[in-house]
Amino acid sequence: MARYNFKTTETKWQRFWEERGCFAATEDRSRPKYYVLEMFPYPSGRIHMGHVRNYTLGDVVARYKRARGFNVLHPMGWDAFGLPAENAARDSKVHPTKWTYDNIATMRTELKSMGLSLDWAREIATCHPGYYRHQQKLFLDFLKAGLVYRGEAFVNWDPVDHTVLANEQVIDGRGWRSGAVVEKKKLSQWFLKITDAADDLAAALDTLERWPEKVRLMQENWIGRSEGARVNFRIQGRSDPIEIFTTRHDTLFGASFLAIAPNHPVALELAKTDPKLKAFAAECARGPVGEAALETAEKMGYDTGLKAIHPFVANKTVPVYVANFVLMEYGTGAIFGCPAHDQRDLDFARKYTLPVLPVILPKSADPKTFQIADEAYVGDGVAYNSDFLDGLEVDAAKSAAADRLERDGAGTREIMYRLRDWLVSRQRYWGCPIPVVHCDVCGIVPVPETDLPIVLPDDVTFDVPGNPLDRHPTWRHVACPSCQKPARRETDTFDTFVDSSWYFARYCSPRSDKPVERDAVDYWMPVDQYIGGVEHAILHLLYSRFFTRAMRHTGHLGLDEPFAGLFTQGMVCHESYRAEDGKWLYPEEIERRGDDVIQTATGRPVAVGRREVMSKSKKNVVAPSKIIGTYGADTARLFMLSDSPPDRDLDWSEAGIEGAWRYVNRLWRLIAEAEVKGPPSPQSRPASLSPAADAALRTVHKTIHWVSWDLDRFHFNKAVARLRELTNALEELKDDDGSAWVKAEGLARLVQLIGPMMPHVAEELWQVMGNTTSLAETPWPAYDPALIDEQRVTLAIQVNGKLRATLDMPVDSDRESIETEALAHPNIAPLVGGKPVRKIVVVPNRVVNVVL
RNA sequence: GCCCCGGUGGCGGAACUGGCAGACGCGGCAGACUCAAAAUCUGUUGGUGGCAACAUCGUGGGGGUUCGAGUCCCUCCCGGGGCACCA
Repeated sequence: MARYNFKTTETKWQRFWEERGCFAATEDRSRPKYYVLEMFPYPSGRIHMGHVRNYTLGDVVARYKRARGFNVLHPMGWDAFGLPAENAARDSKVHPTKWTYDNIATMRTELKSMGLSLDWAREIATCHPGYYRHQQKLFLDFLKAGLVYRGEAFVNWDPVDHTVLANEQVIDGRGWRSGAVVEKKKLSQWFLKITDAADDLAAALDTLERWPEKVRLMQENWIGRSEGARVNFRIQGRSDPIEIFTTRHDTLFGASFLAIAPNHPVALELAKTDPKLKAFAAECARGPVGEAALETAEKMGYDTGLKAIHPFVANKTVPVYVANFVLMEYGTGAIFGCPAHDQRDLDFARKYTLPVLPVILPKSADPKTFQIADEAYVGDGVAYNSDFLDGLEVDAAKSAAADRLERDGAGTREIMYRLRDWLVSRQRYWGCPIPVVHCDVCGIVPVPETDLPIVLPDDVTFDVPGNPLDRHPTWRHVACPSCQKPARRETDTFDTFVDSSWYFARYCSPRSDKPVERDAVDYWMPVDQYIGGVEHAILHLLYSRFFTRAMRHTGHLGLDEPFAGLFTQGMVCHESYRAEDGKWLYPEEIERRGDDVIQTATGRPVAVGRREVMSKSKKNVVAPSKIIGTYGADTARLFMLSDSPPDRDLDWSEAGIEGAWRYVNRLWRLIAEAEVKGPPSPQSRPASLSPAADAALRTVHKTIHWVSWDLDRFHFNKAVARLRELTNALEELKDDDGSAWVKAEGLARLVQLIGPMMPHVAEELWQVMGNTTSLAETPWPAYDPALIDEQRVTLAIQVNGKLRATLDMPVDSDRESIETEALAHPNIAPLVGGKPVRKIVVVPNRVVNVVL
């Protein structure tokens, strides 16, 4: 038997699986279904190690569940719209369509070389009209259902990418892709009403039991639900009140000012006749941009001269300021300031010498002496200085204050969200066209469904910035569907996050002439296990949860939550290297000489940076195609699963991949070169087994049990460790009673258990062992519960809590014999001597502690 | 500043509900095979002391609960992530 040839073997089985259609999924109501999905890739050109990790994890789950009898759906596709295609078109004169489909072709080949158990017949690409026409249909349905609106608002404008961005796509005041400082522009844009679902999106997080706590928390923070009250402050000399939002209506008696946003309607009105205010507002608008500036930005205010009348105290008034720290976008754009119990208000009050009246008394404080110095008191306590609220705890005081406001018609209870509506229009070419027409007579007219899809024109150029659709000579000119007069097509396209908000549903019936077939989605959805990076914790996952609700609302789906289980994998890291001139070097450009690291080309020393996420800019990347070409897919997959728990970052190392490679070959030698056949028939099992063979057989069954346990819990690194232990145990078996039978049995089970991780070599070994069915179609092995239970255990014997000896005893030995044996142990007896034993703690099958 | 999650040998990491810390792998050391190397195999590998059996220290620091703490409680330090004029 020759050495293992991964190249021919991997190709052989990939072809076998494909020709047999092993992974083609069909609805089969006689079996439980299991939908495994990994986040689909953006076709950037080549797959990277992050993809290899992501898809390996998903494939292990898919193959394991399939072996366990589930009807598995495991599809793949392409998140194919997006700006990089346009940048490539501009820079290299390749059309986005060609660029994208070429990349898809390359990446599909690379993915196929990994041996993933995918149903490729369901492949979709979001840039294909066969996909996006249905997205246009969904949009029209949403429009009809009132889930979409066109609104004018201050939006985030990215001056580099020449498009607007959603709030979620602005990080620290910069565009998430371009890194450019975003500008606030007032534009007319398309929005999806995600805020209508805010309450439900927040509340339903509790039902997502198989989601990481961290992700649920991030979403909760992002939605930012806060319970409070709207309060109207009447203004002396004006008919209209100023409405504020607060969560601390219990501290209303401590109010010492009102503050409104510089672009609050009242501020804008006053600014018309007050040049100083106008100048102040202009300064605020320019304001500090960027993270650091915001942090230290001083609280600034401008006294409007208006006096607001306290809602509870008719003869009390407070000044109204315009303040730079009040945001028009949140709440009502106006607040009341209670300096004693809010740090920001306190800073402001100190600056403008406004009164600071404490109205909440900490539990142990004395009302006569309690004072506010430099720090506001934001904790719990009891209301005082507060008339009818006096003596009430914070929560009770809030409730009482809200009751009074509602009774007096001065305010209402209100729940506010940080979440804003989802801005979905983008001024870009390479996206799904928004199917509406602008008519001077009829206004905004939806495109009739019979006209779908609205297809992107091919003849576009990218030599000037901006949206090519806007300057296309003919595409945008169209007759109004309603009045037939000349009108203009919408030239904005959808945010690509719209594309990825329903692809998981499309996979259920990928070629349907409707967006989804109810039969198919009702069978397959929800996704049982979704796997991807944490970086999508908010954007993609929140949008998808909303979209699913919207699709239910419009009758396309019958459920609210698309992903029943979510797993977020860690990233793949590597050291980075820098030459003396500061330029980054690829790992293959360096070599190690003893403890030194040098640049191969120059022989000069290299600065080794810390391990961080692989990125092209730092060149600390390893190409999957190279690794698969050198070691094969199984080795790459095994390495991805070994050592690091999948939710943590993984350090890529040459030594690690070598270790995985050695294991593949070791398995091969152990089975193929030794010509072991198996599994042997149960009838051929020898009547007597040597103690070693018996122990090994027990290890086999325990391993089946624990590997299954680990795979169910995503503990892949532990499963690998257990399989290596089994390998060691079987390898050590000598030629005594029954060991040949146990070895054949054990190795066959080992091959089955490792199948989901290293499917090619496992299939090959399974065949070499004489099996005629493929492993992909073989059920998961079962263990014999009788062989799982230990018969003897090693007890730890402690004296005063310190380990002094161990004791081998039958399982469930009685307390008395354990105590007797322990005290008689040669290591223990001298330590106890004649001293009186205070007590003996016996934990069954674990430990004996002799306390002196 | 607030909210999460981490901190265990030279390294990645094990340790189910408090019960033999360091499974498994990487790396190291010694040896076998070899003209030699690679590959492979065998042994060994937390620190300190000892020829040894063994002793002793040891899970970021300090304190506590317990017969017994990597695990529970308090407190501090360090690393990573999220949020941040959100009223």
